[in-house]
Amino acid sequence: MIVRDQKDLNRCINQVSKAKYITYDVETTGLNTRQDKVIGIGCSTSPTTGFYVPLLIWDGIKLQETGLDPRPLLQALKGKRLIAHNAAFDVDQTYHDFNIDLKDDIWADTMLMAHTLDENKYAYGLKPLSKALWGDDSTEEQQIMKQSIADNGGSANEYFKCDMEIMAKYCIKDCQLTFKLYNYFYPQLVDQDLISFFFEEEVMPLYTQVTIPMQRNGIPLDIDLIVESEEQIQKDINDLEDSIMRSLSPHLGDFEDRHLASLYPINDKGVFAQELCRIANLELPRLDSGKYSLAKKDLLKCEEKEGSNIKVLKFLQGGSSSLLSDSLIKDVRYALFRKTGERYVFNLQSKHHLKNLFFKILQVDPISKTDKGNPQVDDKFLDAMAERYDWAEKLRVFNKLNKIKGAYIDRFIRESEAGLFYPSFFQHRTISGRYGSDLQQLPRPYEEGQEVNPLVKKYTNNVRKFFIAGEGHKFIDNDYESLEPHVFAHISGDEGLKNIFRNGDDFYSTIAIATEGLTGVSAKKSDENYLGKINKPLRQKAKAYALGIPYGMGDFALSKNIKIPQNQAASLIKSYKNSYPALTEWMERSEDQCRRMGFVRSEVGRVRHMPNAVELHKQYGPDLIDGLAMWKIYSEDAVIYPEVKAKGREMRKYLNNAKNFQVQSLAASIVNRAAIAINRKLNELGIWGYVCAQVHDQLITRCKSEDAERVRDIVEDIMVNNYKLSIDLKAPAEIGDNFADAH
DNA sequence: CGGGCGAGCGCC
DNA sequence: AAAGGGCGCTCGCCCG
Repeated sequence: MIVRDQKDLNRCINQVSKAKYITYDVETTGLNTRQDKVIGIGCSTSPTTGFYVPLLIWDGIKLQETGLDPRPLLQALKGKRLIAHNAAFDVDQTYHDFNIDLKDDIWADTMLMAHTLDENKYAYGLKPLSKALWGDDSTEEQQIMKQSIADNGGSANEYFKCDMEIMAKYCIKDCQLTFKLYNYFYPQLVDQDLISFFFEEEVMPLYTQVTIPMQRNGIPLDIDLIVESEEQIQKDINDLEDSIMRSLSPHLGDFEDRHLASLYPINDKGVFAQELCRIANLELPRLDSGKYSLAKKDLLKCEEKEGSNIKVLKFLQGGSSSLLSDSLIKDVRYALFRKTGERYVFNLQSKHHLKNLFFKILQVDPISKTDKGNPQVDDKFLDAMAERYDWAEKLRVFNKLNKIKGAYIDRFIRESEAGLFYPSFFQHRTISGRYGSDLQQLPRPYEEGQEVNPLVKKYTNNVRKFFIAGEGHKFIDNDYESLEPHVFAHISGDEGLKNIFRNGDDFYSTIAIATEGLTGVSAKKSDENYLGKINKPLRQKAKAYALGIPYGMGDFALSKNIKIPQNQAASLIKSYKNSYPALTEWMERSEDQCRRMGFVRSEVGRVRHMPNAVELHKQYGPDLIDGLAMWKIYSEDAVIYPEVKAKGREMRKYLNNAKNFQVQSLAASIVNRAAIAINRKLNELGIWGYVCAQVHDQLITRCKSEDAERVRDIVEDIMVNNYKLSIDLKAPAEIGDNFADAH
């Protein structure tokens, strides 16, 4: 039903007051909760009922208030078990518009239910889900809304211009659908023993207590520093480009002419013709748009004028392009190019142009290929080219600076809102239960003494300084110390691996010593003969395989990674596995579980569903991942063989993921649960503060300056003690003013 | 002109 | 013969 007046609204308030579970959905003017407005609110107390409260209605000119006050309804929702799809959006917009926070009343998010039950990435939106589950087709619905928007003079996504009745109908439908999803998913969570994992221990508490606040609060930016960096880096990039192009120009041959020819083909209409008129100084009448009129009569009239370029005029009347001189064509093209504001025709950022340069003009042989099998120009390639060409080294720096500028400077200027950056933290975008976020790829600052170009270092090390705690505030920054190795040692059940941490030894050094049978070196950082000190490359080598091998890395990949012959890599793998027998057993157990059951669980119960693994195993047996065996059986059949190969890759992926998942997912849960506990503890103690960012094994908490030491101790204690492994975790804390200070 | 994709590179 | 896991953003470029 549509709420038409106060009496209707009172009835609805009465209805929700009696209900326990209510689905909630707001319709808004857009998707940015800071800038947009609620236009209506929908609720359902069952999959077949529901109401819509219109708040703003488009009258053809502007949004008119209906006069209905939603706040008594929102108050009635407090204390209820609210269910929503992508609830963060609905509660943030509600909070923004009405200052009533429903986040603690969110009982279930059906998007997260869907993800918990099927983490294999697909579209988790309401409509894609209902299509996948029940074949519901929403195209007609979309059509009707679009038509209504268009009828009311709106464009593409101006949903707020849709007829209120239509909006109401679909809002209620979405509420009902959300209810249906909840009823559909709940028993599945029960069946898979995921109820307490989902509702009590992790998914929903993380969502309401950590995810929603992190996204809603945003992080203060040092706008002055960002803007200053932008100006400086642009100048440095331009200088580099000038310098590179000075060296390069003599080599380019006719590349630029050919490229412009393809960009601006000869044409007697359009931009080419317009520019031609200008360059040839034709006295043609102008249209309202400022363009030259190319009407036949105007061209003919122009021919009669003294000094007119007859050849050009003939061309414009459909004559042959041979009427135009080469230099005139060139002038036109360069003039058009200059209008783009770009500095050089040869684009140093274009892979096409660079490939042309290296592989066609300079006749260099590629050293690697892309996944698609194309010759590759990447940083490694340019590094090799730097031995031959001085400009190639500059090009590497140019690339790095452009990356920093585009991804870490321009982006945060563009996306800042009133000095804040609102990061996204998605709980449904990874298989393992990590967050999917746009704030997890900030470049790590270079440390003192690391060999790197000074410009690259300068700008790289600036990026984390953009994110500031702000006046009167501090960040508490805790990184778990090698969390993944700790979790890995714990999960493998291998006492040898666990002892590394119990003894306080260095993980990679110990593994290097055990695997390679090294003598006369120590894995203790304090020792004179510490491996990391006296033979760093050997430790680095162990870094390449210590976790890679357990996750399924083969001899081929290892040999490539650390540049040793394949047979040596094979014996290294063998030796590693022999050194840690329980690890090897765990690897086999995990694969076996995957093949037999089609799923694995993390220690806290999160499920990795791989039902296809069972089918593949039934059909092809254990040899499916043995390329040689499959080749012997199927290579004769040109149709079947590629399919079998693809299935082999799929199976290998399952088997490797069965191992990696248990480690990565538990690590994620440890950090997630620490974050929940931190926010709860601070709340309980009445200390102002919250986790404002999570980067896989790192939590950044924001608090008042005067509480910094106290919060630091609380955070550290929770991170170390909140979830206990068979070995102790470490999470040393730093207090800082920005994201860079702690390192 | 917007969407999708490949390539590259940033992170754990 | 095929050969380690999980992500997100930007760019150029192609396509509809």
